Amino acid sequence: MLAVERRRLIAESVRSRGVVSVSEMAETLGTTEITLRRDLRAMAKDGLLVRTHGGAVQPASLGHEPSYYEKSGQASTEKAAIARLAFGMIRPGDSILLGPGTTTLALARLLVAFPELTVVTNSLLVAQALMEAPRVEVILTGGTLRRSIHALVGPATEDSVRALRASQAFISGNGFSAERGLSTPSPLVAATDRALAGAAQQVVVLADHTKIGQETMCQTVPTARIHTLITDSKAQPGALNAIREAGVDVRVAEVGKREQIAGATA
Amino acid sequence: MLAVERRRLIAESVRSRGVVSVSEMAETLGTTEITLRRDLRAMAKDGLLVRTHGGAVQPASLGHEPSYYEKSGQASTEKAAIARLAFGMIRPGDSILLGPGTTTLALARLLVAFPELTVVTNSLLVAQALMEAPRVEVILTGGTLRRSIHALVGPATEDSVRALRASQAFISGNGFSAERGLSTPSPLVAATDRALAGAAQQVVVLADHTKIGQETMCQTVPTARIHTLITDSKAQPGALNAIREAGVDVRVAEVGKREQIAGATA
DNA sequence: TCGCTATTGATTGAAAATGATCGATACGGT
DNA sequence: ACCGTATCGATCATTTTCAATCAATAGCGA
Repeated sequence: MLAVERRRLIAESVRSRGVVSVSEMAETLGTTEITLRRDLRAMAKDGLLVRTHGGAVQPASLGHEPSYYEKSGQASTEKAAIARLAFGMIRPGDSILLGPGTTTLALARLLVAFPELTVVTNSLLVAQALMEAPRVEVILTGGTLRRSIHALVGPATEDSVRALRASQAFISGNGFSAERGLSTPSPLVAATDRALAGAAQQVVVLADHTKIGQETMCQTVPTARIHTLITDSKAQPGALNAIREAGVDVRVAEVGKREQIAGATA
Repeated sequence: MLAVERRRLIAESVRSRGVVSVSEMAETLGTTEITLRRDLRAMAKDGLLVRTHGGAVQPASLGHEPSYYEKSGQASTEKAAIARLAFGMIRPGDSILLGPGTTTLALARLLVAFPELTVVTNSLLVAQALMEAPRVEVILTGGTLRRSIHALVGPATEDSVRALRASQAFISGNGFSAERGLSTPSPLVAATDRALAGAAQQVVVLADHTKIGQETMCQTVPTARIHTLITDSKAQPGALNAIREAGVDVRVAEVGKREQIAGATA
């Protein structure tokens, strides 16, 4: 196992669980505690985690809750623009799938006044947002709660998604490139996203410019399976063109444009 | 278990419950009272809590979390007492089912520092409360969102519950009498509650005094299927006796009694 | 092939955390 | 006010974890 690989796993573990123990990680990674301590020491110097006796914890600066709301803060105007463009693709009477993520959450918030719609989601935040939408039928997939993203993942989620069929799936991720398609750091989340994509006739990826051209550990959906990408105008044109040439319908949301929304809601 | 992890659990517990006892925490965290005392002393020095005999309380400065306790509304002290009694029935390593309702929600809030537990629920509020419980694995059933009770119901919920088996189910309802058993106004909710009860070896009903002797439209679980009823001391003795004679183990929570928590040990 | 370097594993003494015992103290019931 | 019980604090022993130094291995270039 490569050192970078190991450290990425450590970082992932810290991010998802908040704490890691030296002995436990040494066992799961199949290495010695000495090496683990060295890794932790190096990562602590870079501020990725805080060393404690027997392990390490997430630095307070990116603790659980803050990280998520912080994330929803960054590039929020772009996310809102992307959500508005996606909103224009939804028709009354549709059944759609919404994955976890701040962008899909922004889309869910636009649906409060939608006339007739069925939404399947594995995100608790999306479900919560749609609590306010009286005419939207909300179906939550089952599954194991993953705290870091406020969503349900795992085999149970995949099973319940497999039983469904929707016209469109709106999903997100941590990176999107022409070669790797949509990707995310966690294998569990990746498998779940893949199931969501598999249940829809049309797969729409919502990804702001910070994700375009990025590649993270686990591929969730290959580019060939993705019909539409909605991103914002700050995305690298090069990466965008490569994606376009791979056969994806790329749409760029202009920050500030509102007319997409006019018809259905207001 | 890491020291930091332990202290974080203590902090969570203090924050959500307002008070912790040394003996109880030592039991649930699987450590000795000496260590707990040391933790409490250190945390008291940092102002995270105030030391008392046998435990610690929340510092006045951090006062009540907004709307945490008060929000439960009517009969909230009774509900809390019922929840504490139910808490004593849960053992580390258990798998339990939690239905929707404010009383089961109160129980969920007591579980923030529980050492090892799997909770299956169809209530979004319960899932949200357990977001703070890092050592509790939360499994949400799938299903259609019913807004009025913030819970998932319907055939999908029943299917996903059927695939599971738990040691105990803690469920609630709108009425409970010896003849009709547990009942609720909605057939959909009733069917879901019935599925929950069917997946557990032991069915525990949490019902405050306002529900005892009441009968509403749809029976969820017949009396014969219910092993234990936990209610409060304001319940009508007559109705309670009838239930007891029907073979249900009736336990009455005394408002204000806190040693029931220590009863988790006994 | 040789030697260099980076990474990993082992050993050891120090430090920290935990657990146990014991005398002192506070609380609750009578 | 009294006494029994439970809790507390302090000290010591034990276990675990840590950091530093040294040895071994693999990769790399000359």
